[in-house]
Amino acid sequence: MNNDRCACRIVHEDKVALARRLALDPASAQTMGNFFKACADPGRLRILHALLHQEMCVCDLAALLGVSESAVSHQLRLLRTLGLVANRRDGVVLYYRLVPDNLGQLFTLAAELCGAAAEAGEEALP
Amino acid sequence: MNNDRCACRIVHEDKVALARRLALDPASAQTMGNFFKACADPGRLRILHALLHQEMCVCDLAALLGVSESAVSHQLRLLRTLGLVANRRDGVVLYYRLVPDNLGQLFTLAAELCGAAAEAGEEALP
DNA sequence: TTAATATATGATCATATATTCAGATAATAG
DNA sequence: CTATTATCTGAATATATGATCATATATTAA
Repeated sequence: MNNDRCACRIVHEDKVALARRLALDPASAQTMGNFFKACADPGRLRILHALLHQEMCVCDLAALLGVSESAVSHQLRLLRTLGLVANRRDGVVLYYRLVPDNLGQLFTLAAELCGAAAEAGEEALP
Repeated sequence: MNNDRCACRIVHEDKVALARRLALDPASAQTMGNFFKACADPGRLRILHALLHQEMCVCDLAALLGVSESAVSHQLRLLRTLGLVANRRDGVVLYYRLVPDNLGQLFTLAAELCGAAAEAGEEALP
């Protein structure tokens, strides 16, 4: 009688087996999780959303969100590390832009899914 | 000279104005953020992904992820609270299923975007 | 060169999260 | 009824995260 950690009360072995074949592997879950984590903070989400329409500098983003430039800079670093944004320098100013091209599509889907106001610009018909 | 907190160095007022009109409002950012937060944990992500294909009970999910049933139960509660999963009881067993219908589509987009292995079942052609 | 501006960075701290453990429910079997 | 199984729940703890502050860097102006 081994004291193994396998009490093994798997109710449906077939389901677990199927899931093992189809479900997300831990590595991909980690990668995708990191992406979703980037979108999980309201501030970062608003940054990404703002960059859907135009490139903006740190100053602009801080003004838009109403937070300190340092805070925005920290958020941007995270987004940069994940490859979600990139910047170009023009003199002293760094302009940030979005890197992925299907982020807008993803946000639209997510907004539908969770009942948030969809992509702005399509609402508020007078 | 007022000691106001408005140093107001908005570099591009036009951009900020445009962003204000188009960008995500704080409330929606919060709502969408909560959804993304649910997908931000690798464990929850794997749960959601597994439920794309079939309903599963707590036991099954715990076995699939290799974690305790209590941990899975806590995660499921969060997902339930957000309306992402629902359950049906069959005797002692609770079967969990996905509620939104476009989650698979969203995951596929996200996987493309961040370079993770896409929807399983479409890979590994022999 | 020095000064000023825009941004980046590191340390710190308060809060949020996830897991574990112990115990509580709910359903069924005997 | 009691025992057992599957799941839920709350408290406690450890870790992760985000904001702030002080300081560092980079670019331009003077």
